[in-house]
Amino acid sequence: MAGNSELAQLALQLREEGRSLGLPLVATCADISSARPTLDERGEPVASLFDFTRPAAGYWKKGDLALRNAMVALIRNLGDPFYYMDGAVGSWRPVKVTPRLEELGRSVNYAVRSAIIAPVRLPRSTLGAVVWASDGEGVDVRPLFEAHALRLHGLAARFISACDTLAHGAPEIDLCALTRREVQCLKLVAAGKTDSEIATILGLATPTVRFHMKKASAKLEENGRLRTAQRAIELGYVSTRL
Amino acid sequence: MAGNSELAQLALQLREEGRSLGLPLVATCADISSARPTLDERGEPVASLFDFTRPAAGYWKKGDLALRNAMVALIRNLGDPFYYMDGAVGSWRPVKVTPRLEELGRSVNYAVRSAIIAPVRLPRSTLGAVVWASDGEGVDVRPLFEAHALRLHGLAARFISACDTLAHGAPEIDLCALTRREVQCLKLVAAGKTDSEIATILGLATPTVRFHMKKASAKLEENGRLRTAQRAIELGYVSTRL
DNA sequence: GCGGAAGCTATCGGATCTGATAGGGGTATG
DNA sequence: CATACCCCTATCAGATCCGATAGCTTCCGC
Repeated sequence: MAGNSELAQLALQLREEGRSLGLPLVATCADISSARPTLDERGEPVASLFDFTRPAAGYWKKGDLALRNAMVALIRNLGDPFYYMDGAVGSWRPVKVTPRLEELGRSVNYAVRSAIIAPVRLPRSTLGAVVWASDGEGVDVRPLFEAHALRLHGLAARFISACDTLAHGAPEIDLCALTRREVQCLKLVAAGKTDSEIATILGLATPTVRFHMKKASAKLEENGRLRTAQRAIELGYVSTRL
Repeated sequence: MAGNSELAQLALQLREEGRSLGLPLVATCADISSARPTLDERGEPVASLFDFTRPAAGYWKKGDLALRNAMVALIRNLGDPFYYMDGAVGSWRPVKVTPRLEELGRSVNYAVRSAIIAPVRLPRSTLGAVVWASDGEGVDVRPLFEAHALRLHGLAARFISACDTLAHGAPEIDLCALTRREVQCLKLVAAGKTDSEIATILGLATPTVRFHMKKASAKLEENGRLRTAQRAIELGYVSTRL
């Protein structure tokens, strides 16, 4: 089952939380962009830390989890934890869903009827999640959500973060002091503007914009405007909204 | 001071947590890429919900918070909450810092001597944070961190998320079913590869790669390869690591 | 005053992306 | 068996980016 490593401890905690809430099926994913399972210290899938022998558990093993799934769409778009109950979705704040997605959520006969899901966003634009699901018949998760979502979210974040550190190691953190102008240019680049457009907006010549971008690329240690903009966004210098 | 809105309630909670831990100065930022202060329902800065009248509090008002700051560099790079104590930094896992940044952290004579900081990552690559700082003399935050970081992190996440929803509204969530090929192309594009490079890697013709990218752009409702790749990364289809 | 950094501008050619347009083959679902 | 969708390929011209290289002013701290 597990040793007594930190990861195993955290996994145990997740499992116990689920059991005590009547949501014994626990599924975790440290990076939904990757098909590879989350691994522990010994290189074994952390899934082995949980109970995946029950009938409904077969659902989680299907690769289909990764695509065309209403739940994953919600994970991709929501920051807060949320619950899922026979097609209905709720969170701390109202969740707006397109009719198409809602239809899909209702129509698909999931083996899982109710669940609490915690999306986890890590540095480097990594997206993970922890799902606590009921086994067989549904459970009214709304009161459970109200009472426990905050703690579950915290536990999920800590667990996924531990998995991530294990997989990728701790990065060396440096201070990259971007200039005001560099940040201005980066924001506009990230907005999809052309160098000449940016020049017009900022009242500069086009070569100047390129100059600033080159400086920014060097400081962020990236090549190409795409990578540079991406890194600036990851680090929070630039927002992608508006 | 505040009404009885949800945001005010959450802010009150943050403040009370800080007080009971001996970290009465609370600073929040819902988006570190923006200079604008976080606003509440009535369009007033949420800072008014906290106590910013103390001497040390002046520090937080300086715009310098946003640039050239060791603490912000940590917020940008860390997913877990962390503590800060006279230049020393710690978290649940070891934090690697370049000598340069460490030097900066020690040398700068912060008015704030000890603090617990919770970075918050939201959808759309938004980065926020909540800081609980001591007032005047330092506090040994290590035991406090061990005991309370998980809860503080959860509270911070919920508060910042509420601010964010308030500022930008709830997005309508849709399912965008990207194809396997489209995702493959997006991953390589996000890695900075050229269309022809991608074609070679995937064993395709260059026009085919462009075809898939165009499809992906349409599905993600973005224009240009930069925006498209960015959106795919945000939604967790693509990871930026390796 | 001098070094250093920010900020600004310019030119060049080659590599690359972009939009518009036009197909054909394969497979699943009704 | 028809429709839809994925997957693949092609061509064209124009817009855009990229690397290398060179020079300018201004402001700051030592």
